[in-house]
Amino acid sequence: MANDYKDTLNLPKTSFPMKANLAKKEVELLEFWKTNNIYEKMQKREGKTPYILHDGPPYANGHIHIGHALNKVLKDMIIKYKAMKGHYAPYIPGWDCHGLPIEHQVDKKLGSKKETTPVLEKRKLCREYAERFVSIQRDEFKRLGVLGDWDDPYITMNYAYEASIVKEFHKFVRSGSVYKGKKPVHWCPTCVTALAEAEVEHADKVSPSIYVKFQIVDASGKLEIDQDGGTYFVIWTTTPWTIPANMALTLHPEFKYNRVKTPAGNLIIAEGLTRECMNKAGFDEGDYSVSEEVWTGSELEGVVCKHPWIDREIKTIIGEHVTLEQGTGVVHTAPGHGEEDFEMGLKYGIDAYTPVNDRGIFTEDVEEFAGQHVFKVNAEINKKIKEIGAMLGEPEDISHSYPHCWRCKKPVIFRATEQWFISMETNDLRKRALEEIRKTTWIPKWGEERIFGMVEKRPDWCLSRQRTWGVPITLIQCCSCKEYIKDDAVMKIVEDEFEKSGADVWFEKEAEDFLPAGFKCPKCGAAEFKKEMDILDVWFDSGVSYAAVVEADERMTSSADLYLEGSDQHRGWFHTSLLASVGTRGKAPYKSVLTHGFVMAGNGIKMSKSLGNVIAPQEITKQHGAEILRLWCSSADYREDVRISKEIIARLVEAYRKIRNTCRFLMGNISDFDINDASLKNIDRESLHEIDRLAISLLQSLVGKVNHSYESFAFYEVYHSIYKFCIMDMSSFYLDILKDRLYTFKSDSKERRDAQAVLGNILITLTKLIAPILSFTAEEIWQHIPGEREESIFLSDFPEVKEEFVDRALEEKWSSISSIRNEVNKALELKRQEKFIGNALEAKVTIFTGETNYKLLMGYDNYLPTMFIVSSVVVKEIADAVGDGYKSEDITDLIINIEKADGEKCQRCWNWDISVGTQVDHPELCERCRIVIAD
RNA sequence: GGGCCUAUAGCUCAGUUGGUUAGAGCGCACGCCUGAUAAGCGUGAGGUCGAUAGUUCAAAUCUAUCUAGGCCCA
Repeated sequence: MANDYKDTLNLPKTSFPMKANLAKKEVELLEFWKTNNIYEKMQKREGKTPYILHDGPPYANGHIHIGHALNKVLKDMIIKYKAMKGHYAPYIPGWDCHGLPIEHQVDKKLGSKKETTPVLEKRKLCREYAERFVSIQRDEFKRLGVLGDWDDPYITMNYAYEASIVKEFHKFVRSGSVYKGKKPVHWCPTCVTALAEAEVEHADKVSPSIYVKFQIVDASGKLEIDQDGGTYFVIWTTTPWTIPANMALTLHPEFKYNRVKTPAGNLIIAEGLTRECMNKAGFDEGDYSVSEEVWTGSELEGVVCKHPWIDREIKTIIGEHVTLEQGTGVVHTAPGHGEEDFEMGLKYGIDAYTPVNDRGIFTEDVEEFAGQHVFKVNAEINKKIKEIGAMLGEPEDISHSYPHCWRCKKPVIFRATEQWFISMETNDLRKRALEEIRKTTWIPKWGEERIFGMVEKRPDWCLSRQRTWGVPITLIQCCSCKEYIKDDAVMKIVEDEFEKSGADVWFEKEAEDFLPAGFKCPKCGAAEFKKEMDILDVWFDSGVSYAAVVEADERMTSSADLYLEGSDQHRGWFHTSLLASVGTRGKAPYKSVLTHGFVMAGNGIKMSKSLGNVIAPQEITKQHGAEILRLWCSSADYREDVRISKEIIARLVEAYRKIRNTCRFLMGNISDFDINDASLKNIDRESLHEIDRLAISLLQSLVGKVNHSYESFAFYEVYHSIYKFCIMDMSSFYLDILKDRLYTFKSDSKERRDAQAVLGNILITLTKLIAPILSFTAEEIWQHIPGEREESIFLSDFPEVKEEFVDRALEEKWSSISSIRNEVNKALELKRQEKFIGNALEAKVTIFTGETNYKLLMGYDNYLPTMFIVSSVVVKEIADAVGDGYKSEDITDLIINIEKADGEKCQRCWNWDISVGTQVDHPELCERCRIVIAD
């Protein structure tokens, strides 16, 4: 008849489901946030301190991947936390829409028509393509529960944004930082176009390998030169056609160089490469001898040689990029045909001489070979070098990796072309940017060194791209004197036109349309002009978002507190935003910069299609819900690379259930309680049972810890603290102990009501603490808690520590009790293994212990059975210990005896008690229960 | 090849200024309960602290080198 009494218990009751069914529930909650304009309501500005997190725009191409999800969820957690803390924290998402990858996708679709498609038509297709992915990604981000102004994001191809780009570019033009210079780029002579790095494929190619002598004409006293046989530096190359463009010889500053006496003269070659070089030259041992003289590269700097056949002075210079892997340790340097060579040229002020036109044909500059294609002229050049005796040995065909055009698959060349740059030195851009880096807070700290090093060493910012899809470099050139117009009135017209009609206007109208009527070149007075047709580097687009969004958008205030992106953006957005802002505003666009690592597969290796270890956010959302993905974002220390795998997800699903069930249990036990009484204002701390005071104190400690962790963006600490609180402080301790009181006491007794007040307070507090992370679940719980309160959890205040409810001494005292409780559990477990008891309530516990613990435990004499969840506890001095009880290993002087509890099992509360059987009319009940049901 | 970074149980994280036998939770194993039940409770087994060398009375912690991995360059 036990079940008769079950109905007299106050068992948990709640409509909050144990099973989350997140995939479905989340969609409903998204709808709730949308229809009730929760995000908008969070953005009330009056009297609030702004907290501006400026969104870095993802590229509008493809679906979102797990890295995007991590980035957006981290931002969302910060926005929600800051808003709940009482800040005005708007979130305006953005997209980066111009640029090569989109243009390529469009080109691919156009196929053979791409050559004949007019520029404006292609730009329209690119715009449509970007629009489509903005829309797709927007839906995918929203699905993650990220709240923001999704209806009005910033989009770099919006007319207003395009106009902002031009305005910021003009600021650089006015300040004199923009100049036209040369830079070697990958160039496809077949397609007659510059290629971006991404358009270059590496494939094997056969090239002639040759060794060439450069005769020293003036050693500048660095070494003695043999007047008869001559003294030469020897270079090695696989691109003989670049020899006409040779401008210098580069030596490594620390390598050692020897003079080798050979039938072909005295040759200067790096130590260690002599034998191979001699071998290739056809000299056997004995044919040559290495002299004892040794110079480092540095010691040979500035030696003057002459070009093998062209009347040109060639000097030796010093570069760290020289290697001993192949060749002679002396590097043929043609600044017009190589990246490193070009940089050496910049350093030494050597011209990037490029006597090759856009079709790969030598210009008139190269007398003997003018009109010939560089790839077909190698043999002739080799013949020439041989004829004049400058070649060592014979040309030898070798196969090596060489860049090819990804469209026509033909080899490409490096060719210096005219490009627009922003100077790092004019107006002290580099110096000021470095100063601003020092003033910014970088989280983690190493980010500062990383970006500092990059800005310190970077070359001038190359702005031009020979492309179609982007914002044009809005400069107009005089056809007659080639001067570029830098007139304020002209810039203003251009800016206005862009504001009105977008960047397309540059391609729709003629140069004259952007000039005031009757405009004449200020320099030469001519009246014919043409437009610059290069477009701007897309990094300039996103780099000026500070001006286009943070400053210009009324939803923002004029400064950003935080930029938050992946660590690759030290080179990308953090970097270009800094240069753009320092160049035009003189200061960094951000106060602090937070970076996260990349998402790796479970074994720490990066995800790739070919390895088949890619985990898509859509997959997780579909299978487990976005909430699990959000929990994952919070659980890992994202300052370094984070991992995701099936196992990690499985662990998080478990953790989620635990947190959810803890909240469900709390909810179930306050179903008959007025939640308003759960406010700390209405709780009389002094009249509470000690364990209830402890629970509130533990909660306050959690609130303190969690606040601190959110402030430092350490979400994994939030996660661990909350999870641990649910498991250790609540589920296995407080809640387990409390069940007896909640279930068996009279429903409206003070003891039970007190417990409910504490549980209610814990529930509301905990729900708020998890809200920035487990947004869906927190809102769902919020809707299930009865009573009047804010419409959405995100409109409620974030919990602050109430110092008067913190009791460290109490926490410490109970920590000791807890250790004794653990020992009791061990003793019980031993008896359970022996099948002596099953449920711990079948046991009577006798504790023999020393003075300190004796006093401690005697203070709780009557409460000990409840605390240990056994039927009775007797505490005695250690000196009185009898029998073969369990002796604690961790606590000195602690012996625990387990016996069968006295009396019988009460059919209502399941405690064993001697009063069972003595109660009139209720022979199966203990006295306590009989009294409860009597009323 | 260069710059920056990471490495503690199967997983996620703690480990203060170097100081007893390196911690927690989850997972796993075993058991209890059946009044949080596709739940709850208990106990237990898991680690050469990436490797090596050094500094020190003492190193997960400091130094160097190496290995593996990541981001950005070349």
